[in-house]
Amino acid sequence: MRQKKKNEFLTEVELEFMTQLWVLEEATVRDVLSCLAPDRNLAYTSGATIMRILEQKGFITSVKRGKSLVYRALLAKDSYQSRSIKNLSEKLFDNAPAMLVARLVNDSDLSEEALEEIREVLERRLENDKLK
Amino acid sequence: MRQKKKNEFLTEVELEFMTQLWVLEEATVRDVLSCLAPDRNLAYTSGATIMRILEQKGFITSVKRGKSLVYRALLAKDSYQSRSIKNLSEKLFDNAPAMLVARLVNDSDLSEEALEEIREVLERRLENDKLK
DNA sequence: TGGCAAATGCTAAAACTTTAGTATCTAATG
DNA sequence: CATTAGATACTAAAGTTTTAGCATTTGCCA
Repeated sequence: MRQKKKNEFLTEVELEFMTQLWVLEEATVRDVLSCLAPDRNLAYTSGATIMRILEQKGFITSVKRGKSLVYRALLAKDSYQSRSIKNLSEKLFDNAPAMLVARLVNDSDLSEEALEEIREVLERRLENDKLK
Repeated sequence: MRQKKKNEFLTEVELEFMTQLWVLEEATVRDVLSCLAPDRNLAYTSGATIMRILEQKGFITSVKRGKSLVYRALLAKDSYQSRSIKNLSEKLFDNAPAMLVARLVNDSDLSEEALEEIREVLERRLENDKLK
C-alpha cells in the first residue's frame, strides 16, 4: 500500500542522540545516555537500539573497542544544519529566505546581542560577495 | 510501553495539505487535492482522512456547506513559521540564531537580491528597536 | 581458565503516519 | 419522493518511530 521511503532527515530521538555525539565526537551508548537530560530515564537497550538504527541509516559508524562499540558521526552537524534550514525554507517559507529571517528576528524575542551578531554575519557575507 | 505524545508540529503530509489550505483560505477536500502536484495521485479518501486528522489535531476546522465540508485553517501560517524556526533554532542551533542565519546565507546559495532583502529585514528590525 | 558483569543482537510491542477500501449518509434533481 | 452521485465515516493495512525485554556474546579478573 505504501512504499518504503528513505529519509535524509533525523527523527526527533535520533536528533537528540546525534546532538550528544556531535559534542562528544566519539562515544559509546553509555556515554551518550549519560549526557541526556537526567529525567530522560531511557533503558540502556533503548539507547543501543537508537544507535544501531542511526548506523543502519548511515548517519554514524562504529568500531569495536574493548567490549564496546565506539560510535562516531558520519553526518557532520554543519551539513545537517544546512540541509535542515534549506528544507525549512523550501517547505514552509516558499523559498523566501528573507521571510524566514524576518520571522526569526521579529517574532522570536532575540536579545540585542543576538541581533548584532546576525548583522555581523550578514555583513561579512555581503563583503565577501563583493570581493569576487 | 510508549506514552501518547501530543505533537504541536505537522507531519510531512499534513504540512503539504496545510500549505494548500493556507493559500486557498477555504477549501473542500477536492479543492486541496486539485492543488497538489499533478503526479501526486492520491485517492480521494486519503485526502479526506488527512483533513479529518488535521481537524482532530486542532489545526483546522470545518463547516458543512451543501453536501461538503469546507475546511479552514485554525493555525495561521505565520504562527507556524515562528514555531518551526524557533524549534529549529533550539534543537539544532543551540539557540544561536546568528549561527542559523550564517548557515542560511553562507551555505545555501542565495541570490544577490535575497541577501539584500535579508539585509533590509534586519535593518528595519534594528531601526524599530532603537525607537523604543 | 571459568565465571561474571557488561555489552550487543534479536525480537517485538505500541503508538504514529500514510494510504485507501467499503459502507453509509445526504442533498439535488427528475 | 425515490434515485443516485458524490461526500463523509469507519476501518484497516503497511511502514516508521520509540521503547525495551531476553538471549547471547565477550572480555576481564580472581
